[in-house]
Amino acid sequence: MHTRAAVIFSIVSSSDFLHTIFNPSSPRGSIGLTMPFQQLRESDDPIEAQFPSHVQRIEFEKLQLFSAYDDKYVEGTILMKYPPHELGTGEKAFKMVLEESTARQPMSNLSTINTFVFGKLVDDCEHTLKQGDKVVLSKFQVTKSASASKDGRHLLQLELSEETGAMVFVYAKSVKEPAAASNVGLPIIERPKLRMHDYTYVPLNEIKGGVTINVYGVVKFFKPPYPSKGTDFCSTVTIVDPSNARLNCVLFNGNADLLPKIYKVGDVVRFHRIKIQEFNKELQAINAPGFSALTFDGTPGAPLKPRTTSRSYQFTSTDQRTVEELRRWANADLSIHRPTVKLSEVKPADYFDLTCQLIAKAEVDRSAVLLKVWDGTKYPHPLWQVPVDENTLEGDPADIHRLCKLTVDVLVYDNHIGAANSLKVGMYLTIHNLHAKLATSSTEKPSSSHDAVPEMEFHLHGGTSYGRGITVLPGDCSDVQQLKQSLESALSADQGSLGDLLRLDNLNTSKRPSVITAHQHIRTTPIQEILDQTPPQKYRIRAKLVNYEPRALHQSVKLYCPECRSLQEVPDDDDIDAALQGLYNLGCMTVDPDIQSLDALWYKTATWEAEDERRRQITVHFVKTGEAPSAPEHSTILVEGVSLNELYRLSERFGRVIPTSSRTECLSLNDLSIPFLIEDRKWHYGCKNCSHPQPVNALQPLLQSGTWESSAIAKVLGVQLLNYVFVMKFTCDDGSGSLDALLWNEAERFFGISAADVMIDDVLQEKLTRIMDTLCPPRANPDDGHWLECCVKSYYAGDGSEQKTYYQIFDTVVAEAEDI
DNA sequence: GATTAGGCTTCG
Repeated sequence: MHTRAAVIFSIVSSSDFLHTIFNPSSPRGSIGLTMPFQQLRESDDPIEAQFPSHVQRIEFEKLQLFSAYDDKYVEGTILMKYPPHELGTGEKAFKMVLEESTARQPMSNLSTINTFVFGKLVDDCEHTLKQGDKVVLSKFQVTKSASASKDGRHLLQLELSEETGAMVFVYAKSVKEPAAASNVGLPIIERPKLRMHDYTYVPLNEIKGGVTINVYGVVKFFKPPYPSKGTDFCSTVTIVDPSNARLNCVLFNGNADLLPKIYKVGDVVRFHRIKIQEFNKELQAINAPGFSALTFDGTPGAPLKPRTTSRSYQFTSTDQRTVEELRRWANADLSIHRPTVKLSEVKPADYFDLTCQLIAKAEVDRSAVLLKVWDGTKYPHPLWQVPVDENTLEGDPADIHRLCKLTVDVLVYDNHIGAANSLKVGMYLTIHNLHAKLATSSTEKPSSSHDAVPEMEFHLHGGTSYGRGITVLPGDCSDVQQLKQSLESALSADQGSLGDLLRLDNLNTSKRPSVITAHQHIRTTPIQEILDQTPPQKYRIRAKLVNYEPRALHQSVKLYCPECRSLQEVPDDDDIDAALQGLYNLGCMTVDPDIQSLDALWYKTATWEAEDERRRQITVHFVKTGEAPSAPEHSTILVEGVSLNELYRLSERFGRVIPTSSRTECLSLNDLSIPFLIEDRKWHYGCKNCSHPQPVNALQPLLQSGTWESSAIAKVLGVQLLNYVFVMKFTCDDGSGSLDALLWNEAERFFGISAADVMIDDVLQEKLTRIMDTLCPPRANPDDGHWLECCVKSYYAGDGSEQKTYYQIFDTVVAEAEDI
């Protein structure tokens, strides 16, 4: 195999080298990773050129409710602009109609779209924007148009406020001010100033009907978002505040993500733009256009980090005080607090909220999904086990096995099936209003008919009464932090029995390649959780390898300098050939007879003419070793004037070949673009940055010591050896999420195969390919892949302003497979 | 301009 592919593409500083190899601007850096983020240029370019390249225009007709449009902008001409009006909240809003001049079907209802601008953004652009202006909008929110059936426009509408981080760009050519006239054709950027908008919040006891307002409150009751019978998701939330009033809120959105992210009773919410109306002689709230919600953990003193999908939001010191005050008030009020129930404390006939981790799931039939979950505590009495074919269980069999004593089977019915199906193994959940129920009739189960204690069943019944539903919790929320502690202590408490199981599992799988971490005692972390957290962190993951790059394995071998920590490509044959030819052209291949005689003390020299037309002279200096001449495969030769082919042939016959030249007054090494030593067919390179080549005479002391290892040769010749390393990108997926981790193997070995050996051994290359095919079967369903365990650390890297999160596999021993 | 749901336990 001609693996010596590619020129040196980069020698970079240690902190940046990992980043640089993924930088597509590097000539040879295309390992197939994502483009780095590009900054906005301050230039006279058209608007589209000012966005980072991944920000792209989206046509009106392609807008959808459920998508995030952070990386998209729309472009249109203002067809109509309505005067601004004041909402009950005191903020302004105005409506305009945009027409997409480039629409494919200009007359269709998709070519015009209603657009609403809220809050301080109104003041910023109300006077600048004119009918006929061409505008570009980004960071908008897409909601359903309430008037599409009447006005015949787009079924969706755009909403812009500082809460979406919205930006409005307008082409200046239609701006009439003289100052702007000189900038004809250039875009003026209108974006929200840093000026704060004064929001007012109405105490719940002062709420009146018919107005749109903002409120703060503590969640007294809620239904997590669920699909309504109409077209939207619905969430009902009852909030209370110290005024002792309560407000029922009915919130709809086509995108469940835009509904408040409430995890439990006691959470504090801030709603902007809810409309108060009367229903059943009571006031209720419904979300108004521009609705947005912030949700906070209700624990006093907890971080004031709101849960929201908004990119930006206003949150002042007054807001901070309000949240903290509500937290304190609610915590003193027992009626708001609900006790958390652990599995170990469950009583028959309880309805309770269970915060847990999903271990496995299976579709039982059309009306039920089985979830196997645990919370780290053990239910002390017999548990009902849902009979299910193990093959239909989604989840890691090893985990299912080893945690079987700690997991409970939950059956999820009817309208919750969709939510259950979208769950991924490893996720953290709260199952709201879970029903603990003793087995109905023991007569159906003869085996337990004499058992005094009937089995406990867990059901999430159909419907949404009492807030029944499933909430997925992010890894960083406080309840999950507590849960994780519980899970960890359960694991360590049960280590004896679990350890036995683990060992058994290892025996069963020892015939397959496995990736074993050096940190078996650390629990595994779901990938989604890792993605949610900020680096630097270290984790142990258990995931499937769904892809790796580069696919051509020889491309994964690089040269690494342990001194300056640079990484470079292995020179390919063409490069070496060219470098060798360059040496002849410099005319440095004529052997100086003086040097010959001078150095002849420690080597014998032979010269002959090559059979090419240039009558090139080839010189070989045979290094003398002791009295008896050693066999060629154990001897060292210094060669001059050789071609690449001759270098190959000589290196196959002689143990050590050192290419040299005598262009200077003493025999010396060549440029480090070619190997300085070929030892047992392994081509050794030196670092151009860190080497200080010495005359070849420096080898003489080795004659006495008799140590001819590559490291010793490198040392006396002043060469900093480059190590062969594997650099690969592993895409790991554990069901909860997927991450790209860099496998960078400083120890040079990977599945017991050294990177240096793989360069010269076809059998090893095939072996490695087979291993990778087993770990990540080509053309197979990703689910067929192999579970791996590895340690991953996250870190920030990047150039200057653009820092990105990267992941690297570390401390992971990649064990040799027995039968591969 | 306003459908969904408008808290209030399944029945497996």
